[in-house]
Amino acid sequence: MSDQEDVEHSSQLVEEEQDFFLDDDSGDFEEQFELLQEKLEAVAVDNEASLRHMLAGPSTNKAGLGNINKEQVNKIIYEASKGSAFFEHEKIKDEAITKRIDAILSKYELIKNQNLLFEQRITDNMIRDLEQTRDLTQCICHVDMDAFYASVEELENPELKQIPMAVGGLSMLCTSNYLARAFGVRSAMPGFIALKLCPQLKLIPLHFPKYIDASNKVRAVFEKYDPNFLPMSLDEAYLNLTEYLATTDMTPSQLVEKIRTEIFEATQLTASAGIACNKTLAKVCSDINKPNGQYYLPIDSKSTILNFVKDLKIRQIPGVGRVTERVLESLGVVKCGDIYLRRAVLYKLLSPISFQFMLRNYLGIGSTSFSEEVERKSQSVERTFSAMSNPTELLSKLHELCQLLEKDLEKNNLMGRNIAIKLKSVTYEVRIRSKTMPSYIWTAKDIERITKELLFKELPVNIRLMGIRMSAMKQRGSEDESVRKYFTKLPLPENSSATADNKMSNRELSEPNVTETLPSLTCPICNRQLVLDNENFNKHVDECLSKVEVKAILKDQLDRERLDSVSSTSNRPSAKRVKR
DNA sequence: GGGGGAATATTAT
DNA sequence: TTCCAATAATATTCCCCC
Repeated sequence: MSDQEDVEHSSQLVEEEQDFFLDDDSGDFEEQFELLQEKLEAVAVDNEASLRHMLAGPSTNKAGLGNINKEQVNKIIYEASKGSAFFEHEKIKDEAITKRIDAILSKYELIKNQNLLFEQRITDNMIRDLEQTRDLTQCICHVDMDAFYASVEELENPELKQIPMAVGGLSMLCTSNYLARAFGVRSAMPGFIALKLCPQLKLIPLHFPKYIDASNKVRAVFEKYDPNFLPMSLDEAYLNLTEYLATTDMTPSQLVEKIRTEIFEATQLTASAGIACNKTLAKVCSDINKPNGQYYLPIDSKSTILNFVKDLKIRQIPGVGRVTERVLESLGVVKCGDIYLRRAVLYKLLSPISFQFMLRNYLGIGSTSFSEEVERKSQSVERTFSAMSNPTELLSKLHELCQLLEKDLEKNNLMGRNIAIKLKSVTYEVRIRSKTMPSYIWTAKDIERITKELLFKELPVNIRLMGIRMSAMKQRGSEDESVRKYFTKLPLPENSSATADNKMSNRELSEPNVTETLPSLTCPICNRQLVLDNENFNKHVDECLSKVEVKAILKDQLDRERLDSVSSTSNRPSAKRVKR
């Protein structure tokens, strides 16, 4: 297509677009307002319902898989969960969200009768600017394998096709076959709940090597049509078909049919796909005709796109989850078209980033970029286990995790300056404590030293999960640089005459945990004030910790001898209370 | 007040 | 009878310090 044509084409589109806006905006203000009020009232809250909705799990609405007894299913889930620690925590979270919404609504009360023409003008300008970024030249396809892990299992074991089956364990399912879905059994559902919904459900453990094999075959097909395809997980990828389409007579739909056929021939597995002008819309489209189907949203017609998006439920949009759905619903926004009607209010009540995001969704504008090779920003390990509060056990769990993380970092040749520990209490409250160091670390020993410190500050705890995470990372190789940095910034212990210059540069660098003169530090374990350089301070803490460990072991033995009394570390003043 | 780091929340697979 | 994951990214909120 020539540039000339391009220009004409787009100016035509601008007109179309304005018509669309006018059309939508033509009703008089009062009338619109009435309508919205009604909508808001219709949305009036039912706390039970929202909680049940939460419990039903994230995938309830996303993939509308027939409406088997949704009520019945939700009720069974509710009954199975009632009274558990998990349930109680869900209630607390749900209340927190309700509070957050109430806060937004009371802000809304203050502005709802105001004349918002000014903010309307601002938002209209934003819309105009966003329009400039609309790209209708790309043909993006999102391919999603149907019930991937389950289907791979069925290949090896065809009897599984005849019975409801799910892949995963008692604690969590990864996916289920379509027979199981008819019972309401879905991914991200704990297995024991699934068994309540479908007692004859067959549970299959995960076999990653098989899924990776299958995934590689699928990817080999993708490669033929877009060598830069963007894999999102084993069973999902984006392809930019623009270039390939330019070499053939095929329509986008025909090409994608062909791709799905080739996937089937290569793996005996079915896939669903969506084709649109950007990644967001392509993903939305791939949900429309699954399983084993595809949907094409014409990529070069702005008005078709605007019409498509207008009636799309906001929840269908990737990035809008259960919480955002509730927040927006309380403001009368259910479909993407509502975003435009409520734009002035949303502008006042949402953060700039969320507001911008919602405008893009209303316009059907999304990213088409396939920039791979974004370097990893963090790496973590975490494990769930049965309730644990004994410091000795906690330390051995921590040790284990540090070993694992060290291995993973090694694999990726990474080191980092920020380390965090995550604790999930038996009541499901999550605490994360982190520390940034002046130098990069990577060995299990160093990681353990820091995380021990962080852990001890939190004692006593009674937890069901522990995790550690490294961030502020960098490729190893560049060690020399970090080491030099470390030494130039750390004042030499014996050298009390740090020059004025040094002080200046230290301040300019303003690195955390580096001070100009020897600092007076408080040992997190014994609470004593110490005047030591970093290295000696760390040494002290290490020793102090091992003393605490010994104490803990002794105390533990004592406790055991006495009776099974539970918490063993209540005499230490708990360092910091966490505010919620 | 505002910059910046730490803690927390949300989302996705 | 019990029983709700692991990993990563990003946004938002909280809080401390100049």
